[in-house]
Amino acid sequence: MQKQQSKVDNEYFAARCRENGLRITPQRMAIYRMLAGSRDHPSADAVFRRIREEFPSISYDTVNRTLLTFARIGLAEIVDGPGGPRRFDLRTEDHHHFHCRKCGRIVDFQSADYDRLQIPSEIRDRFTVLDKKVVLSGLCDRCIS
Amino acid sequence: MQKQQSKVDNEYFAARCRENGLRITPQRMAIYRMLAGSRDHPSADAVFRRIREEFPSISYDTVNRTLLTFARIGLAEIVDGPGGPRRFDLRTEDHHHFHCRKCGRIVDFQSADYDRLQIPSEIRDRFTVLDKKVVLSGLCDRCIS
DNA sequence: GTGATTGCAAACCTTTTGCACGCCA
DNA sequence: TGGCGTGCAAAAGGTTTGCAATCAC
Repeated sequence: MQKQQSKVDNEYFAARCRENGLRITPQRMAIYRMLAGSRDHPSADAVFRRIREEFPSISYDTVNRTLLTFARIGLAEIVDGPGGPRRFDLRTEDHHHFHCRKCGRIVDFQSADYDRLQIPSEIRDRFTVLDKKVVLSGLCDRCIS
Repeated sequence: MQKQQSKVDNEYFAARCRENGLRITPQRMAIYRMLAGSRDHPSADAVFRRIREEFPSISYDTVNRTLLTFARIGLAEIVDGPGGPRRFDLRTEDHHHFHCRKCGRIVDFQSADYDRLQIPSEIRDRFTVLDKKVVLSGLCDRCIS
């Protein structure tokens, strides 16, 4: 019984695959649905272990390679974190992160103020900026001892 | 010939060690100085390779463990990035990051506007926020093809 | 002196690669 | 049918751990 979020959008998924010349396979669909139903920025391994319950023949590789492919075509994003395993998220509307230094949990939040931030011209003139995110870090409620 | 930044501050280093019950060893001093002289958020391996030129007997472990120790006592910080090797930086005044998605380069910049950002109450009430950073990502000048 | 720190080596975990088979378009 | 995608297995890369010897205090 998967907790599904309303984010799942098979049309959108299929369109993105087609426009990038990617075939629509059962593995890719399962991985997309699993990501859409996860709120916790899972690693490739976490996605693999969850998917295997409903798709036992899938391999870790396929999961990992598919997640990288999704990131490459902009369907998913690689979440910034303090090293360690790469973690993934579905690319969605603007959101920001709070990151717990102790347990590694990442919590999303929205902020209209943060969304309105301008890019400094020093950066805008030199680089192509594709994303803007505020990252707060500290200790989460579970970790304050 | 090391390019040293003015950040090196042996007094500060020694004080931080002492107040945390850490001994001041030649290895730790060399690692601190190397970090202070690096502008590029090096990984443990990068610090190790650079230090070995002037301190050939040092081991990778010592470098890695020392960097983690520095991060724990707040002398250095672990830089957020898209997975892969952990990267370190000296903890300094407020600064923000631009991160190149292609080559992984991380460029620091300052912004008074960004420094003035408030923490949303939704987060401030639940968590202990220790740091706040704006992370821009995209393509750097060298990678725009 | 003595307990923290180091260096070494092995273990561990995650990611990447090469290849043959199978399946989607 | 053709070629992309998958699964498997091995390699590579980075981090962590246990332990004996060493060094800072």
